[in-house]
This record gives sequence, structure tokens and C-alpha cells, in this order.
Amino acid sequence: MTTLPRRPRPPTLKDVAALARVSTKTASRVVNGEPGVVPEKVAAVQRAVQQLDYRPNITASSLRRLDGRTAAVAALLEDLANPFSAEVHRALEDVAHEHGVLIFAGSVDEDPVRERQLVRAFTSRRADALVLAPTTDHQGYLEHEVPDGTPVVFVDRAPVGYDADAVVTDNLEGARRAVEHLIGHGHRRIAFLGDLRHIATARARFDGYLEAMRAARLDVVPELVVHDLKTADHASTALAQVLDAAEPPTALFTAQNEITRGVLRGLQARGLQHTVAIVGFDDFPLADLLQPAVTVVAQDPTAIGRAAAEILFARLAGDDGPRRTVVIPSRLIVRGSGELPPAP
Amino acid sequence: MTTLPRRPRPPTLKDVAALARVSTKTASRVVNGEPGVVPEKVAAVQRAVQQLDYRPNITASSLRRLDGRTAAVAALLEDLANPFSAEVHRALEDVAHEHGVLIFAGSVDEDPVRERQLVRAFTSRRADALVLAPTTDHQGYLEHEVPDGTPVVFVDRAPVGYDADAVVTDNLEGARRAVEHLIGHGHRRIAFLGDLRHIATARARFDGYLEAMRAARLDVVPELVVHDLKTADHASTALAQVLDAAEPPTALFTAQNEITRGVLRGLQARGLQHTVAIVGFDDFPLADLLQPAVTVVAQDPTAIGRAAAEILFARLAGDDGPRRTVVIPSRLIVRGSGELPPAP
DNA sequence: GCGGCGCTCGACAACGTTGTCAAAGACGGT
DNA sequence: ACCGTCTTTGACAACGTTGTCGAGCGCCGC
Repeated sequence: MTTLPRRPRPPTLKDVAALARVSTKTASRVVNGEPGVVPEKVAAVQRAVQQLDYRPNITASSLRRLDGRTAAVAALLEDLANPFSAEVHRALEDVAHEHGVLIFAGSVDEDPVRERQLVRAFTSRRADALVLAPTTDHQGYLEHEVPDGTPVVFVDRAPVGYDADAVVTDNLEGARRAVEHLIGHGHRRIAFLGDLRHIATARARFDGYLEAMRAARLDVVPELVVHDLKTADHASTALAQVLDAAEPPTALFTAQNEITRGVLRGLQARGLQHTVAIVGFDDFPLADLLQPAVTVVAQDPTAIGRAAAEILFARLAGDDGPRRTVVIPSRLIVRGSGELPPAP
Repeated sequence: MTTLPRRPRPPTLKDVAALARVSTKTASRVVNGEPGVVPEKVAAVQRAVQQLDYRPNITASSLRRLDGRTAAVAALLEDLANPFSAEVHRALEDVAHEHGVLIFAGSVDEDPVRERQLVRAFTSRRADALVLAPTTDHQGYLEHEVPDGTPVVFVDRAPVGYDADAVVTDNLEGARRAVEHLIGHGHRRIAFLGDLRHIATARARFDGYLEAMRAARLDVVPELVVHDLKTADHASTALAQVLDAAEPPTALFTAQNEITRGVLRGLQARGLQHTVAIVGFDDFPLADLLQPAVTVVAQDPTAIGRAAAEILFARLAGDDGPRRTVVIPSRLIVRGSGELPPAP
């Protein structure tokens, strides 16, 4: 095996054309598989491509092409390090890979300023499309940030003030099912511990809780409802407060991953994990190994990412039907913690 | 609030120049903050930029610029959906964000073919630099894939056959410490359950196990060593096999995340979780909530990503000192499962 | 033998930007 | 008044690629 020399300057189409003794245009035709080139020249160009290890400069070609496609799409997710975003990202990647498209990803971190910064950064790169899990209240600004014809697909959260496709979880129904499950096991005093209320999905989950409670003609006790929990630690604190109420709950509905984690920690600290029932929104690894194993309403981030990618590529392929919102159903996974009977 | 019109074609520098009544070159100078333009023209151009909401086309500018920088770097990680890769990615993103640089990420999935495909895809996009967690045995191929002057930084795994910077965990030392910990608690029959042996880090962890055992003059019993476990299920099966040995182990060292997970599941199924000690390599969420809580050697993916990004930007800034390998220390986190005494 | 058609091919311009360079003007020194 | 120097500016080419268009050629039918 001979070691090829390091290439100081990658070969261009001109180099290929020169070696194959054809014009750059003909070389371009061969590289792009366009018809109307005689077989000998096709072969000559392909040989030259091989020999020089030529690789088209996609940025240059996107500059010149009429459609200006860069074969790259942008994904603005909540936080690439959290498992939900990471799985959505991965699913997007898999579909994009089939289309020969790469993904630029960024974390918006619940920071509206960063969201807008990143949108600008990505449009500056002329991404072909945008996948967005928004943290702003209103995405009207996209109207003049995103060039006409660039598909935008929202994930996890629906657009507000902007007409775009969206793929979301059935937050309200999922939450309702979780609470109904607890009610079905005889619970009457069920606490709600939830996320920042300005997030639409958090509100939807609370609405699901309310619907289930009302449908069963149960009181929604204000002391048993806590919103705006930002971290697992906040959730632990909130749990303490709820458990110390005059009439403490026999069951808990925790409306988000981190909150569930904090609450589980708090329950263990008090030795109440086998006494107080709990159902969480969002699955997490090892939920089945805890004692008791944790019953959850699981979202399906992979399905969300895949659906978003499929809409996106359909749009890029020319689909200009009306905007759609796809709802990915959540699934109740029964494991034990949600089936504990109410303490007397 | 008036709604701005959708822009069918993003404004170009020419549009800005025309509006400001200067040449495109002068507009370019202002946009790039070059000196030698009188204040009135600077102001006029800035007004035009504002008014048109002009955004430079980075791909076009990188095409023309001498250094050809695209302000984008590629990250090829193992699997963007796994927490380790996701955290490395996130750390890279944070440092890149400070430099106004975006990240293209891809998952190589332990697939050498995909690794090479992705390297090509990224170099085709003319990424300024490459972060790589390789899955190939040998990365000599980068020699002629990566243009001269493009920094490459390896993460998690050291380069083989290619001279590049690297940021890795102290796998051998971490594994040794884990096993020494078990020995320190009186264990003599300690099983090893490990990953695919063709992965260098997996070998290093096994070497750490061997070193610790030999240093304590303990026998390495072949029946208690299992390699090449690919999934949590394989690990469960391997556990059964090891526990059914003539003289079963009193402690386990599981050399990777998924393996730890499978083994924990298996131990619970047999009701042995309070009997057989275990230390795992790699931390995972909720390890502290299991019973017993799981003692692990934790890697620091955030530190790895950050260190890699810092080397990378130093290289891009011109640092051409000798290649470095940065070792990020792992940390033994004592939680309970590793401190169980040996069963009689 | 001639006109017309279809196929193949390359010259050239263009995409949006920046590097080069020379022109034009301002200014200072004699 | 003249020269040299410095500052500011824009015309132009170039980056690597593809779209447009017309030239050249062979072949067909008459």
C-alpha cells in the first residue's frame, strides 16, 4: 500500500477536466450524472475523478445552482445533551442521511435570545430547511428571517404566529391518561408538580390533569398544585411542601422528566417510595430497575424526529399542501409506582 | 407592529451597496469592519444593512476568502442519541458558539464504512476542522481525505496511524481503580464483563482489570471473563453464565454503560443485587436511586468535549506545536453497590 | 447535393463574496 | 507650482461550480 501524498489544495473540477481532456462543463455533467455525454468521455472523467480523489465542493455548487440547495438542514432543539433532544436529533440524522443531507444542530436552552441568534446563524449558512423546538412565545419573527420557500417544521411545540408544519406529542391526552390511571387505582388526592407555565406543553399537561380530575368530579386542591419547577432540586423542595399539607396527597403526577427525578429522590429520602403512588411524564432509562419501578407516560422522540424529517423532505421535494400538525401518541407504561393503592 | 414582507430572494451585498450608493467592495469593507472607509459611508452602509436586513452569505464568502474558512466544524461521534456522545457534542457546541462557529454532527455507530462516508461528506462541505471518535482500527485514510491544514482532534479514542491531537479518558487507570476498590473490600473472585475487544478503550479497561488483579496476586479465572458484549441483553445472558460457574464471583466489574445496565437487570431478576458487589464504568442518571445505589467510575464527557474544542480552536488560531494527548481523569463515585462485602 | 434535425460539447457568464490594484484626491514640503 | 506620499475608493478578477446558448458534426429524407 503506497501512502498518498497530502494534498495541499483539494483538486477542483478544472483539474479533473484537464486530466480527462474535456471541458469543465463536461466534467460537471459526468459528475452530476447528466445525460448527453459519450461513453468514452464519461469513462475518462470517472478515471480522472478516481485518480485525483476529486470531491465536489458543495458550497460552491450550491452557490451557483438555481435552487441554491446546500444539502444541509438546521435543527434547533432544546438542549442537545438531554435525552429527548438527543433522540430527536438522532432520528433526524438517520432520515437526513438517507437523503445525503447533513444536520447543523444547536441548543436553544429555553433562551429566546439564543433561539433568534441561532436562527440567524443558520439562515446565514443557507440551510435548506429548519427544524425548530421553539422557546419563544411567538415565532412571527421567522416571517422575515426565513427566506421564502425554506421549509420550517416545528417539533415538540406547536408554532405560534407562524404557519408551519409541526410534530408534537399528545401532551394533554397523555397527562389525562396518567391521572385517570391513578384515579382508577382509587386515588382521590392527586398532586400535580409541573414545569414552567410559559411553556405550552407544560400548560397542556396541566390541562390534562384538570380534565381528568374534573371528569372524576375530584377537587383540584390548590396546595397540591405546584408549577414552574425548573430543576430536580426545586422539585424535591416542592414535594416536601406538598407532603406537609394538611391533607397530603396519596398520589403524584409529575409532569416532566427532571421533576420526576427530583421527586423520586425526595420520596426515597423520606422512605415513602412504596407508600405514595407516582406517574411521571417522559420515560427515562432504568425506570424499570427502581423499586418500585416507575410508571410513566412515555413520549416517542424517535418517532417525532422521524416524522419531522419526513415532512421536511416532502416539502423540499415540492409538497406544498396545507401545513399539517402530526400528533405522536404517548404511551402509558405500567411498572409499579403508579399502581400503589392509596394509603389509608 | 407591521408585518415585514416575506423576502423572495435574500438581499445581497450588491443590494446593500446600491442602497448606500457605494461600491460592493466598500460595502464589503464595512460589513467586515475593515479600516479605511470614511465615517459617512460606514454609516450609510450600516443603515442599508439594517434596512434590508442583510445577512452575509457565509458560503460565498468562504469560497472567495484566502483561508477558505466556513465557520463550521464537523463532529463525528459514536451515537448522538447516547448520553456520552450527546454531552460531548453539547460541550463542543458551547465552545464553538463562543467563536461564532456551528457544528455539523454525525453518528458513526461503530460502523467503519459509515465513518468514512461521513468524513467524506464533511470534507465535501469544507468543514474547518474535524472532531472524531473513530470506530475504524486505523485512521491512516485521513491522510488523503483531510486537506492539509485542517485540524483533527480525536475524542474518547486515540488515533492509530495518523498524527493528531486527542482527548481521552484514563480508561486503564479508571478500571484499575474500580477493581482495586472491590479488592479493598475483600473480594477475591471478581468477574470482568466487557465490550467489543476490537475497541481500544475496551481493551484498556480490561488491561486495568488485569493490572489490579495481578498487583493483588489474584487469579484471573477465564470463566469469569467475558468480552464482546454488544447489548444489555447479551450482558444479562453473560451474567447468568458467570454466576453459574463452579465458583461464582462475589463481585463484578462491568466495563461499559449498557453492560452495567444489563447486569443490574439480571441481578435484580435473581434477587442478588444486595449480595453480589458491582462497580461499573461510566456513570448514568439515577444510579443513586437504585437499591443499592451503584458505585461507578465516571467519565467526564463535558470536560472531554470542552478540551477537544479548545485544542481545536487553538489549532485554527495557528498553534502548530506538536500534537498533544490530553487525558481527562475519571472519578470513582462510591454509592453502595461496590462496598458490599463478599458473600461467604 | 442540400436542408434540417438531433446529439454532443465547450465558451462564457453568473452565483455572492473578497483580494488586487490602480486611479483619484488630499495634503505637506519644497 | 510641483512632486511625493498617504488615504479612500471602486473596477475587475477570481473562488468552484452550473446554466445558457450556440457551434460543430453526423445522419436522414428528398
